[in-house]
Amino acid sequence: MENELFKALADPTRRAIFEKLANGPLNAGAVREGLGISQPAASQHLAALRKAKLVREERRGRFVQYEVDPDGLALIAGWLAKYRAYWPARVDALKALLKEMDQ
Amino acid sequence: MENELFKALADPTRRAIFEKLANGPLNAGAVREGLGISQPAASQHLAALRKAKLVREERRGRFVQYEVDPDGLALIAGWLAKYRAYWPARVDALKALLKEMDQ
DNA sequence: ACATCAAATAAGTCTGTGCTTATGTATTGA
DNA sequence: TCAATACATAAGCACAGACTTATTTGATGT
Repeated sequence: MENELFKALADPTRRAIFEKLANGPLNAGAVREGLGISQPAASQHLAALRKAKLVREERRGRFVQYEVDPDGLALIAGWLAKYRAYWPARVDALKALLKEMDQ
Repeated sequence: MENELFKALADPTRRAIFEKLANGPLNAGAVREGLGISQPAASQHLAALRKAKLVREERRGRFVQYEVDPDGLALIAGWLAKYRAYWPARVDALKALLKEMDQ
């Protein structure tokens, strides 16, 4: 489960798909655009992301809309939290990042 | 770089090694214990974790001590922060934590 | 210098996985 | 009902990567 999550993120194409979906929901076909892969390849990547709870699907007639599933992100946040003892060294960098994101 | 990070975490044995090191520094030999893998396998995993900035090494005579490198964790935190729109409650918790650390 | 020990690297094998083309499954509208 | 569209699944191929044994590198102590 945690394994599916990290395995899903290990592939750069899947991370690219995830980032696209983070900007808003897309149909499976739209996800594929600009990635230079076949339709089945995109479908397989989406299946892997679904298994990892990083995205979820929603039928819209003939189309299938995909969107970010917060569950996967929460799992990563949970994993990361286990090691927060090691964060202090990087607190400043993190703060800068969060501040930057506020704008 | 971000790729090395997620690829490193995609392997369960490497995550196990990382968790062991999160409890405190260990020599390469000690890392291997209980994992049921050969010495070279452990060495290769440690090399992958090093490349991902998840661990760092320190020569101690004939031994090499490994410990968690906060850089890798910070990279994950940074990646995760990009998607904070999908987990508002948790980012607030992180911000609170950072604020708390200021004192 | 040499034997010993810790760890890294080399080389080869075998499994996993990301891709492709071909085909199947839903859903829509004529 | 039938053709067209959107996506998923099947099957096979080629490469990546996790393991092994064998060897090399580096450090210590006699």
